[in-house]
Amino acid sequence: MERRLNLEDVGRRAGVSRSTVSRVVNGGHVSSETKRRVEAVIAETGYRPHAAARSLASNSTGVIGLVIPSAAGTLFDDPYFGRLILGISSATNEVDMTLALFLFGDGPDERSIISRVVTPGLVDGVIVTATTRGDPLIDHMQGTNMPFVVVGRPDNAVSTFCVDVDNRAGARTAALHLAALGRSRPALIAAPSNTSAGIDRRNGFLEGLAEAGLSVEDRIAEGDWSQDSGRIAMARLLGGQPDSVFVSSDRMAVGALRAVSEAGLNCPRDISVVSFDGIVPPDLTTPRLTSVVQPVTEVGERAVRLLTSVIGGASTTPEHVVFPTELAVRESCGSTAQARPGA
Amino acid sequence: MERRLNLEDVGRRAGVSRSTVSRVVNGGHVSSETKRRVEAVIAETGYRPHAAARSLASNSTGVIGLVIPSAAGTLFDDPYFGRLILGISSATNEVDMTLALFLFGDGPDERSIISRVVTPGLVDGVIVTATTRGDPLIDHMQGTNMPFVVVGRPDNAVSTFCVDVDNRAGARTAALHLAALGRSRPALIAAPSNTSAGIDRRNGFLEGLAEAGLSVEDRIAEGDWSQDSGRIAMARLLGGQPDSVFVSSDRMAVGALRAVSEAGLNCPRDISVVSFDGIVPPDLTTPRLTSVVQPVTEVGERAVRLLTSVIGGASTTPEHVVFPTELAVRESCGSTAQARPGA
DNA sequence: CTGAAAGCGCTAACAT
DNA sequence: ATGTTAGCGCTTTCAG
Repeated sequence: MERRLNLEDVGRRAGVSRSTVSRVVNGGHVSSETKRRVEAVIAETGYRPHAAARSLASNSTGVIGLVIPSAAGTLFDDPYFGRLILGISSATNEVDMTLALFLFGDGPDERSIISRVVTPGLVDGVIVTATTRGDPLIDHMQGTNMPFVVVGRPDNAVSTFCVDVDNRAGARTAALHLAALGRSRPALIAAPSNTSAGIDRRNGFLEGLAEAGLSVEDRIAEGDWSQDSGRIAMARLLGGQPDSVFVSSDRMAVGALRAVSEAGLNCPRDISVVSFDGIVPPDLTTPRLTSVVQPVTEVGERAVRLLTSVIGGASTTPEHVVFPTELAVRESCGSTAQARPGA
Repeated sequence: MERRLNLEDVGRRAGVSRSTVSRVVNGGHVSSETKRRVEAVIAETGYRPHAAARSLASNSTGVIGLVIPSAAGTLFDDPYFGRLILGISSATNEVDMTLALFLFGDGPDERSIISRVVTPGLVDGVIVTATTRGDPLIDHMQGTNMPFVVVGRPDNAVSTFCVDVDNRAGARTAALHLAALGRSRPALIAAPSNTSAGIDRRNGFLEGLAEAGLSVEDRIAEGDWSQDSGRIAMARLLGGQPDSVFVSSDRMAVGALRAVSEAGLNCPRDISVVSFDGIVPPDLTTPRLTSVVQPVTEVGERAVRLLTSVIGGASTTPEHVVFPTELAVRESCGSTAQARPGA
């Protein structure tokens, strides 16, 4: 197989030096005549610069890593990560960078993969998501000088760049909505309390309830994000005769809805449900789910933009971007109102 | 910020040359005494080899690309891709390689992304999936000397490495099962006919029907993989009074089930449904879906193993790996049998 | 505006 | 078993 073309070869064919070719490739200053000639050679030869060589010389790889720890099998059953990846991918495409995906469960090789992420000369920076409280990954990243931003709200948020949605405000809105509907025995299906989203949604909901003079008392359960955990939690909660429930994620809400109908009850008549995510297609459930919508794709895009600015040195002091959520009112809450902005 | 450590530095501290350090890092022959000393220095300094430098010198990057064209927003609503990525990711982790993800819709930048995939020195090889018939991507790949394997069955399969599931045999089994159940007015909700899976499942089903002396006549519709398209197709098909239907994917089947109940009919009593994928959690639907299960994760793992062997030059003549499927019998088909092997 | 030359950090002959 | 040397293909001063 014939040797790959390099800058030197292209230069020779165009009658210029390799530096000149490099300049036309990278948009340096070149006379328009030379430029034309060089570009012609590039077009006819199909020359493409060698990525590794370029990375080595320029000390920049053009790839950003996306790290998702504890990628349990169930991870991708939730549309959340797909959407996030879509947002991140489209943003990296836009800035002409490549996306490297680091998924790992907690096998024995976890450490080795973590260290692969910070291998010099592999990626320019990384986006970390789906971390849990006290996740060693973030501490580890802080110990390196690899630029990174986290999607979510890490423990020590003050010292890291991060982009998140306002889980707390969104959940508070849900509580207020339920209260406004006249429901007085609210229940809560929380998300794992070792995640920032789980904590914030729980606190926000309780806060909203308190403002309305309500309380969950013992009508509270915790799911693990899975649909089935939502069903189980709801089944248990039903014993407390709630007239409404805030479920911390759409997927768990689908399970909760199922538990409600399995118990022979009707949603929204007997029990009003509001969930969080706005990610399950409305028509998938009966009744259609009222949900606090979070802009997942935008979060992903923003994370990339923030990261590139950190990499470029433009952003230097830790910055937090927080996206607002929006309450999409549908039938499951028992309101007759149409979907409308909120929160 | 202090300069990064390189091989030379480590060598100096250990009192050896850089080649010796390189040897201990890469497992060459080194006396155990020197090896110990060098490893100590590496451990205490936290030295990590520079990926780009290594790629350049060794002409191998250690990253494999996963290309998913036409990554329409809906792509990730189907658990299929998540599972596939999981399988591919775990296999790349195992062989200590990195996964680069190339997702693209058909924006104007499609071409530029395609060409990024074959950038020299970026990835060692790529896995291509979700292609459609006549997809220019595969032709383009064949025009380069980038190793690649396709997940699915491309047009010109004879000249490419690929791994697929036996869609045809799986669909045939579904037909036979319906026939064995005594259903005589079968219907078909096909998947897009510009995909190999869509074509194979359709043909396999019709083939099985023919063997059983049955026919769909005009009870045939085509969906676009989405749940809603399944619902719409089913609603239309109901006019032909089918007593059974084979839906080419689980997600479309969920929609179909919905259409059945919206029409006031009962599944499986009035209509028996069998679908393909085995990817939707059984408890998500009522009744639970009888489905032809395909081993998505294994397909992903096998694809990277095949690719690495192509990259390594071990596999040189186009090879096709085809996984069998298995019919999981549940309630939606109206059989009382338990889940069992099939296909 | 263009060319020459010096690396980037590593691997891989080739010596010893 | 270990050191020496020559690149890998590119970017980037530095001259001119």
